[in-house]
Amino acid sequence: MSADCCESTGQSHPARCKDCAVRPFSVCAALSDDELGELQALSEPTSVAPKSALLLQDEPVQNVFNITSGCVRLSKILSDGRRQVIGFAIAGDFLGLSFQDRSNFTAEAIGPVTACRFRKKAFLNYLDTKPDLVRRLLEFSANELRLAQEQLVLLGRRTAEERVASFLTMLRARNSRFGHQGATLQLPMSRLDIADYLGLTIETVSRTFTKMVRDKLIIIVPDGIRFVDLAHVGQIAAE
Amino acid sequence: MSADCCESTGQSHPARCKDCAVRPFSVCAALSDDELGELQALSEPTSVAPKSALLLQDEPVQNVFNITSGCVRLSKILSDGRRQVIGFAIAGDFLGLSFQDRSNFTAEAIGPVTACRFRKKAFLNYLDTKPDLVRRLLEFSANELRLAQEQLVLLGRRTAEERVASFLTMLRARNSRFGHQGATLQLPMSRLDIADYLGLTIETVSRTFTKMVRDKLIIIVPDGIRFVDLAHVGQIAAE
DNA sequence: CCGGCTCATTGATCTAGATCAATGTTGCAC
DNA sequence: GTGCAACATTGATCTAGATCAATGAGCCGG
Repeated sequence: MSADCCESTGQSHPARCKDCAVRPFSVCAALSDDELGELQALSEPTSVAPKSALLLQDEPVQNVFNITSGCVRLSKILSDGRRQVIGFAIAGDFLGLSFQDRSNFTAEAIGPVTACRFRKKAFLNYLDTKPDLVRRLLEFSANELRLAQEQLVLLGRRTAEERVASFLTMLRARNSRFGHQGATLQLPMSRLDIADYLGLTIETVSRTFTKMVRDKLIIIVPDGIRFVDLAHVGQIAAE
Repeated sequence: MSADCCESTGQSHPARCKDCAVRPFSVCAALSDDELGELQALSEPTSVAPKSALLLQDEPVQNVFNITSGCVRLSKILSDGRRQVIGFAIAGDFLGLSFQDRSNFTAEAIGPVTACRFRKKAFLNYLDTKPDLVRRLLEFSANELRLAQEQLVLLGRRTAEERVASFLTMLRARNSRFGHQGATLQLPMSRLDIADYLGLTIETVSRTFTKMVRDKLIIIVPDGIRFVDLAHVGQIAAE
């Protein structure tokens, strides 16, 4: 299986949470087998079609999600249309727990996505009875905060080439939890998504990829890239 | 009392947590009076001198802090010296709970700062016995994440003038919890701090302030600014 | 196999903000 | 009061990346 941010796990909707391939990486790992049964009763396995939304910016949050496969784009839009992609959620990530009535961002499936869906209210009620789950969510939230803070440095202080190199390195690192460690990196998102994530334009992203190819750092393959000089890419990303 | 991000509350080190002016805005609000006594036993009231550090990037985290007065600058530095300020912590904010051994950023007092200090280990142990406190920390973390995500949009997609206007508006909004709602806004941080927070240079920040003065949006006063056309500043900040 | 999508690349030019360089301003040590 | 150190402003110039404008390259649907 190729290294991919967002491909199907092939086990998206197991009969029971107990058998879920994503469990060890997700918030569910905080629960015992018995508790998992309780959670399962609240969960609704869901398939999300490409381009459809799980959450809409400024709209009430009805559901929260545990992503089990695929890649979800999180973005914020200004009223004049400028867009900032604030992240990509993949299998194991948890979506929607902001303690605000309305969502601060839009979450859209890039390709096919599967997720465990919970009614927000029911999930919050269950949360009140499970301190370990709250603790696990706190760790997830702190980790997301750490990633966002790294992204602040990237957007505030890094060059276009550093941004692209960081992006590729970061995606590869996130895939490693699924054992995808090859030199090939699938990029399920478009150049526009990458540009809006990195605070650049689509042209600058394209030119930067081209330059990295010219410099023999990567080669471009259908729907992704292949690392040629991973160490050097990592070095550009580190600074 | 003037509107200030970071002035002393005048009640920085009350004899007991029960009497702490900051309590309703801090994580401590999750605890009953009795529990507050337990927490107090773990806490060490601390004065931090201007320019000294509470946390150091990449260094082990020994303590966590509940800020009671003053303004703390949170920043990340790249190995070639480029700096990004990722936030300012003020009274009521909680610092250091990242669940990582080493700090992801440096936290330094800008002016005099007071804080309740806890040994990280002791605090984590106490946390395990107090689900309500974990829940409160989760809400704090989710809120910080929301702020960081707003900052991603600012750094990725906004113009210099929009960044400065947002900054002023945001500072004013944060002060509101302390009842500081006047037209005057104290700016305890330097132009360099502001520039590094907004992903700009010191010159661009200075020029943008000057332009806003010329446009009769603000006037510059010692250690701060005064809003002349608050509505218009807010409008620039909103877009 | 063609026509018309959408997405990506490449080139020419422009510009917001960076950089380089003085010049002001403030405050404090003596 | 004077001198100097830190911070802030202002001006001149430069440049990384944006914008404007074609041109490719896949990819269905018929």
